Amino acid sequence: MARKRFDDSNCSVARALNEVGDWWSLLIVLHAMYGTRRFVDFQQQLGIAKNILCDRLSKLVDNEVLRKVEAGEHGSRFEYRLTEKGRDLFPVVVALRQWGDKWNPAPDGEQLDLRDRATGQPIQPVSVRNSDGEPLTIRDVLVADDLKAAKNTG
Amino acid sequence: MARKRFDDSNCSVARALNEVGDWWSLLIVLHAMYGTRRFVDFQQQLGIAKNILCDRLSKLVDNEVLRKVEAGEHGSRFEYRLTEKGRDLFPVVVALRQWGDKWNPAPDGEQLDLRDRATGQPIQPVSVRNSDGEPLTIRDVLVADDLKAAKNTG
DNA sequence: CGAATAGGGTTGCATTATGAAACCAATTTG
DNA sequence: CAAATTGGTTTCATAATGCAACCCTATTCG
Repeated sequence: MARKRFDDSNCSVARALNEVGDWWSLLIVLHAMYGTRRFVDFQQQLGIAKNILCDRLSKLVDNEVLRKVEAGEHGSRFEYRLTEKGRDLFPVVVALRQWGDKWNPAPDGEQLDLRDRATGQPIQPVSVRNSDGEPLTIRDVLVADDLKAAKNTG
Repeated sequence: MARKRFDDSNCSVARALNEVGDWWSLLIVLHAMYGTRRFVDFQQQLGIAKNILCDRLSKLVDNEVLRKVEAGEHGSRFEYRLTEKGRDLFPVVVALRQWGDKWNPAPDGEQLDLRDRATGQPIQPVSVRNSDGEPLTIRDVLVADDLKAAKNTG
């Protein structure tokens, strides 16, 4: 039957996955972050079917992750550019990429090489930090959100 | 035709999405982080079909994100627990959750409430940082990885 | 100008994944 | 022992995916 949707889930991770949680959407966002803007370039770089790319781009536009901008003088040529909401996925993409590099390194050992434009130095691993800036593991935090509350009270 | 796979992609994000990039896997990891360990609990909390849950759990075990542990005395009762690789997805999940809370807040305004167990203080937003610990936006970094190299030299 | 090409998109169709429910075997619980 | 739990497989209808083939509108090339 229908793939389950999470539009009205009370879990924000589920709602987030509803927008960028399929195979292609996050890769499209990734390539947009690398500078890709044109339909044809997305298609060639990702090796994605055109109808699926159409579908994903329009959904990303609907969800305000991308916006569609006329690029040609007379219309009929467009660019898809990240919105602030889309750019805000930067930590997600970088964290996922670092995880992939760490646990599923490429055969050739190719790693993420993101550098501070100002200093040329590599960036740090993305981590969860407390209010003092100290890195925290999952064991160092407590969850006091709706899910936990539901489990305790229900 | 077949859903496209990225096992041997030279992009680590694609390889990462191959392991946790479907609708359910990351939600399973999320609930595992909240403490869920049993098949039935995952099923009830996620509202997932049993066959799909079987499939996802075994794939996550194959990919060493979870490990399957005998919980009953005589077998036939199991727990699925996060490995170090699985726990290492913590920043990804938290970043995604914060993004969801920021841009698609729940109708009731429910937010992520993760706190430092030691101090009780809320955690910081996950961000990308340079070697000095300063937060960086996507405009502050340069990408010097394989994809960019391929675009420059190709 | 006319033809070819490129960009963006839609349509058909075969293949695959998904979800609900039924069914199963082993193990607890009462 | 009977009934319920747990973890899992099977069956089947439906939805999503990928490929190829078209379509339409510019733009470029001869």
